[in-house]
Amino acid sequence: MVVKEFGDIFEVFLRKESVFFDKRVFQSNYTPETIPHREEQAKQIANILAPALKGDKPSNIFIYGKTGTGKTLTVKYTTQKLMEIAEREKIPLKVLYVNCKLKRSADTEYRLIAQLAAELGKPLPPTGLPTEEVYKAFIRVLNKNKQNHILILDEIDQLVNKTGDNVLYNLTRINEEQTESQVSLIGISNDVLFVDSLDPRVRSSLSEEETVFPPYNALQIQSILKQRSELAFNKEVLQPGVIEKCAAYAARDHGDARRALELLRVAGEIADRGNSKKIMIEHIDEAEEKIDRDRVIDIVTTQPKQYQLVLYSIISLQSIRNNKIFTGEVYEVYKSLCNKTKTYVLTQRRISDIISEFDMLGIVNAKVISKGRYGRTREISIEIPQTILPKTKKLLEENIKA
DNA sequence: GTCAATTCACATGAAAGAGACCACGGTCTAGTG
DNA sequence: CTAGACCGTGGTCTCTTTCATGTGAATTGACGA
Repeated sequence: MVVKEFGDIFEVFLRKESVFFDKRVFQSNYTPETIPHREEQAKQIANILAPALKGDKPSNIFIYGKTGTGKTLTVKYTTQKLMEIAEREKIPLKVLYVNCKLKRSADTEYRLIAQLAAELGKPLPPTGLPTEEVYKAFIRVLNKNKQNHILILDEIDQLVNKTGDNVLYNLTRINEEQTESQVSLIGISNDVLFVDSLDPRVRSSLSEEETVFPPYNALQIQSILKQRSELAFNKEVLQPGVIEKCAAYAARDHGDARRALELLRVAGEIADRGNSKKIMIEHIDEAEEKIDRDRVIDIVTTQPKQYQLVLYSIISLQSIRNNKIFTGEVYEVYKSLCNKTKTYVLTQRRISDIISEFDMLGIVNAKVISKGRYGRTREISIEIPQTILPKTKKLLEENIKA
């Protein structure tokens, strides 16, 4: 019985018409043939990197711009083109790309260097060695290769925030210590103010060249969406106005093209599931809500237990009080909750940090205010949309009990 | 009424500890010739 | 004699605690008009 049903599901799925022609176009690692509205930046980067083809060391580049402005894509694209030529001409050159934000991969000094060494063909244990050893190993492979290296450090601000800037200092200094191979750095950051927080020595050597990626405006996002959707969807699938609406959503918060593409993709999936042959404007609204919902639920359920307890405290406080909540109150509720569930109680100091982490995640809004004589605290309110709140609360309840 | 001092309730920082990982080198053990 | 099991040491990483210091405006209280 069950098997038969399953068979049906697959059968139906196979026969079903989809609005998608090639879904891969929407994957985040997809590199299109051309990158609209970024010709300027691509050219600039190419010019800076070009000396590498003659065996010289290109200047270090620092790139910044908000999320979803095509930084990573453009850099990957240009370096890819560069490599094609280098390979054809047999020029020794190597491009290494590392995303510093990926947990457990490159978000500490040790792991970053280990990751780089691994990319060069020298895998290192994930922990256990002195950091100095890792540097030595890295430099050894570097020297063995005897070629120019271009090092792309994506989301570099995350790394520096966590571990300080002496990683970058060490990396920029590698060239001085050895002459067999040269290393150029490309730093990519979402945070525009990031450079200012760096040590002046690091700053001057890291940003020998700078490139800014401005946000896309609504029209540019539209043309990006059009370009992709022609490849991704079957013909005549898009109802007029859909792209415009998508673009408008994305342009509303700082021109994030990635968000716009995701919105369009999810809208397509919803249309598919509803057996609609076209993507309607309503699907966009639905998609936006689904993305919100998935994000919240994902964050909430993957959080450690202590975090869930804190969040639950905040939510239940808000449902009684309906507005401003303060750290102290959250802590009180949290403590009694811990007693009830027989959980180890953390200090208020830690809870304070946890709350501000939720703030960073966009789950709550926590603003530091001063109540004058009555002290200084965070004013907390929940940012979870009303429609999802009950479900979130229930999920938390289940998780806490377990 | 005005103004500076006080005071509250935390925020924010720094340092350090606990416990989970892990690599490495040395020692012990058992199996092999 | 040698491979593998089994320590102890020393390292990283994450999550916390402890201790210390900072802070913005309502309140207080002294002062002068």
